[in-house]
Amino acid sequence: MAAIVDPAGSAASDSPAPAAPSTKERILHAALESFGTTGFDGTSLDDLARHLGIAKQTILYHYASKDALLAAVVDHAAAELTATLEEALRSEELGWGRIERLVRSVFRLALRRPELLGLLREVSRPGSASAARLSDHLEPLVERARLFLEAEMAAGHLRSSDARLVLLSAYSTVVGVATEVEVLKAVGIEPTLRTTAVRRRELLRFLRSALVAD
Amino acid sequence: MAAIVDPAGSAASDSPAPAAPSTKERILHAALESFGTTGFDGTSLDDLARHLGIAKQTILYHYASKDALLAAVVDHAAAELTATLEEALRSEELGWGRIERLVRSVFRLALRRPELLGLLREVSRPGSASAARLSDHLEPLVERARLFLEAEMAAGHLRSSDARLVLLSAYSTVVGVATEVEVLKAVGIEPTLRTTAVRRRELLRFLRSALVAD
DNA sequence: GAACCTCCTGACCACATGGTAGAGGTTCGG
DNA sequence: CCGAACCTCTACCATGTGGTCAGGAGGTTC
Repeated sequence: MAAIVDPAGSAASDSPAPAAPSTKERILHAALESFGTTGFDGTSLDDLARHLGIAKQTILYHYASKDALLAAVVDHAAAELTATLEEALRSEELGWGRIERLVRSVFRLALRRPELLGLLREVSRPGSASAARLSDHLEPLVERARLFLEAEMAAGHLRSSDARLVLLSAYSTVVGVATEVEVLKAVGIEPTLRTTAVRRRELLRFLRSALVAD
Repeated sequence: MAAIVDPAGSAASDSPAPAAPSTKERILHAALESFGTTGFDGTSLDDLARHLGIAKQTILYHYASKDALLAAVVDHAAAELTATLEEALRSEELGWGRIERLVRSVFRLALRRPELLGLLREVSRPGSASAARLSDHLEPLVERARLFLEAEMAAGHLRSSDARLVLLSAYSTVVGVATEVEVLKAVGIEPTLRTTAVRRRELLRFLRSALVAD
């Protein structure tokens, strides 16, 4: 529908100049942060604007509505996620090594940008309208991962099992790591690098036991 | 949507009168359902009342405020959760068998009352005020589980590892099973009994590999 | 200097929200 | 029959919400 006119700012292709982010970008990032932690319903445009030190109407100038903003946020998050995974998948490594590399990169992301995975969790709520949008973005990636796993299984590099369910378990675990900080605290653990490393090791062990033929 | 009527089929209870639930109870259950799926912020008292066919003010008569309602819902959910776990823990079985029994009962719960685990997820959002309330309720249970695991480790029945992190992983998995239906669909799987069974098997395999000395 | 553009803002609006006040209505003991 | 506690309702309110409108500041073009 209302395709946001891309304001000439598509020049941000090559030079990684640390240029001051445009207002539009600042809004996007703040919204991602807030949607990913406080939730969509829990975030008001007024709060967002106040936090950014701008007028709410400025948000609505750049994004036609709150829903449009969410859509943009989802698009951005999907792109970022895809980039992370693509990078990890670039290696031509096969078998277990590739999986391990992938898991490590996602855990790094979970640690650095927990709100990004928080957004996943938020958006994938049952009945969410943006769920479809997100999965449209991620579907090819998932498909690719699935085909890779299945090919590896067929080739005998990995043990046969339901690739999609394995992916799902890995997903749950990583998102859990990023979003269940409160639970962590409740169990009496302060989230540290170490605990994350342990959980990563656990996931790897699980994947290994599920996928690697002994 | 209908059939809020709990079958009350707790296995070993002596035929409690299936009395029509009081308005207060109906409110509590509807709120649990809605908070656990649509979220707290996403649930308005008006919607809730309309859905129940009562006036909003009736809700506010029984529960002083929306927050008070949430508190009551959290209390109720914690009680239900505790009851489920307690029942599974009643057996004097030791070692792996007990763990397996526990996992099975929780999966059963995840299948039957996904909104209950959805509420967990909702409430354990970073910064949630009710997180503390929930963990107050569940803390003794967690502690008990931890001590059990550690004792079993010390006794050599289970392999040594960080009991709390194992618990956390199990938690993530189960809550994921209950709440990530949209993700499941996005990956191209319709949630069925079978997929749940597979994921339960996976969790058990993981726990086994983490806990059982080969 | 005028016309035009992009970016941003203050003033304002319709409406949904959580919450209050008060008026019945029902039930039950005295 | 009376009152009292309990429950539910209609009517209303203050505030916060997403969103509209008109316009201003700064720059570029002719």
